[in-house]
Amino acid sequence: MLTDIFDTLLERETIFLDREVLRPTYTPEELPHREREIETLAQIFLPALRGEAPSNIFIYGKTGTGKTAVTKHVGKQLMKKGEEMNRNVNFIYMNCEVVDTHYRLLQNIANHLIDRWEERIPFTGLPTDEVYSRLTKALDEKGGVTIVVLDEIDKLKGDEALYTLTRINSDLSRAKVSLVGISNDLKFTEFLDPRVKSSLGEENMIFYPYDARQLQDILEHRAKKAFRPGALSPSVIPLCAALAAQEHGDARRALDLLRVSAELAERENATRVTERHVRKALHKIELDHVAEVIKSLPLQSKILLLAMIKEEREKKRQGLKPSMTTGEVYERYRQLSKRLGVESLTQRRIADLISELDMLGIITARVISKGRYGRTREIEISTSSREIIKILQNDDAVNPLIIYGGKGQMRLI
DNA sequence: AATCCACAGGAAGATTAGGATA
DNA sequence: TATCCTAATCTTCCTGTGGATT
Repeated sequence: MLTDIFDTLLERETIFLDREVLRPTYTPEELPHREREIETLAQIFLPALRGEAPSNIFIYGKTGTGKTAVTKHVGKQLMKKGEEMNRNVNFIYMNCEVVDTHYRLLQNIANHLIDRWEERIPFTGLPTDEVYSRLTKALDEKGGVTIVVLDEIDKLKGDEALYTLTRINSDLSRAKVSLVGISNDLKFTEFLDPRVKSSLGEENMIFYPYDARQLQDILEHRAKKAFRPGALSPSVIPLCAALAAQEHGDARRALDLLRVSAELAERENATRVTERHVRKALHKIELDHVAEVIKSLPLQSKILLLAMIKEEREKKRQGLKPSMTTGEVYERYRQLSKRLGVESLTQRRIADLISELDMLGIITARVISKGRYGRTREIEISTSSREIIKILQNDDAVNPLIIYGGKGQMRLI
């Protein structure tokens, strides 16, 4: 019986209670160690409850410092209070990575305010200033105070969208708009239109990274909801917190690490998550990350990477050090690209691509001098070449260069 | 001390791709 | 739809250089 299958599977569910709690999309009820930020933001929003427009705010902070969570949290509370007090307060959240053009921004804000389906603004077809006048009309009909949050504001293309929004209040008679800009790029405002800059930056907030101790609290907090009691061995949370704090104090990273650790444990049918799972998870996350990077590399860099692997293997076969020079790699690269029927780039360009791969951390390349025998870079592959090949095997543009050598071995050419 | 290898890496111009604009 | 603009790529040409060898 089908139900029996699921019963036994559910029976085996010994680790998670609710894994959603650990996902990045989850907005928690409480935000430990952000009490001060919450209060400051609430102070700034407060005038909205008296029907006045709050100052525009600009919020900075690295990823995973709670900017979005705090803003959404305070916004939610504000809406709640507004309802209680019978005040007309709107709170609109928008992620500029998704909504990244002038038109789409205005359109989306307007559609948040328009209830009737037939009046909604289509995502194409209207001139931008028509969308703007419909937006002002919608705002005025709604009245009251509207707070618009622009998350990842640095992803917005062009700054006329911001310019329009910062001066929208002068075209409104009954309503008021306040803006909240969120960015993880501190330099973002530097090359912004000065008028926008001063108007948006009426208030500034900075979110500092969490330290290990704080991350630990956050993890414990979430773990209570996410896991069955006793599913974690005691050292797991401190370890996750310490590892994430070493990076950038990124809470998202810490939560990811915890979730992946638990998923690995679950997959092994283990009854509890141990330190070993965390180490494994760290490795897996790292690997997934480089896999993403390698997949998104331009074709020429992929060929170059395979050329390096081939050269490295050749070196090893001859019992030499697995490091190579620019010239050697370039020769291999010429061979491989010819075999693929792809135009080869010049050595100058390849030298730059080598630097890029170095910066991405896939290889290490440092300049050395071999005296009489010239100056070059010493290149070493710092990611498992077996993993790289595994990834590129699924890439139709370069996998003609990879052949199966039996026993799970992959050979090149 | 002088030489010279095998490139590094800067400058400038050409080519290309994507996006905005008329 | 044509064309114009811009940013990213890529080439060509170049000067510079650490240190083993002579």
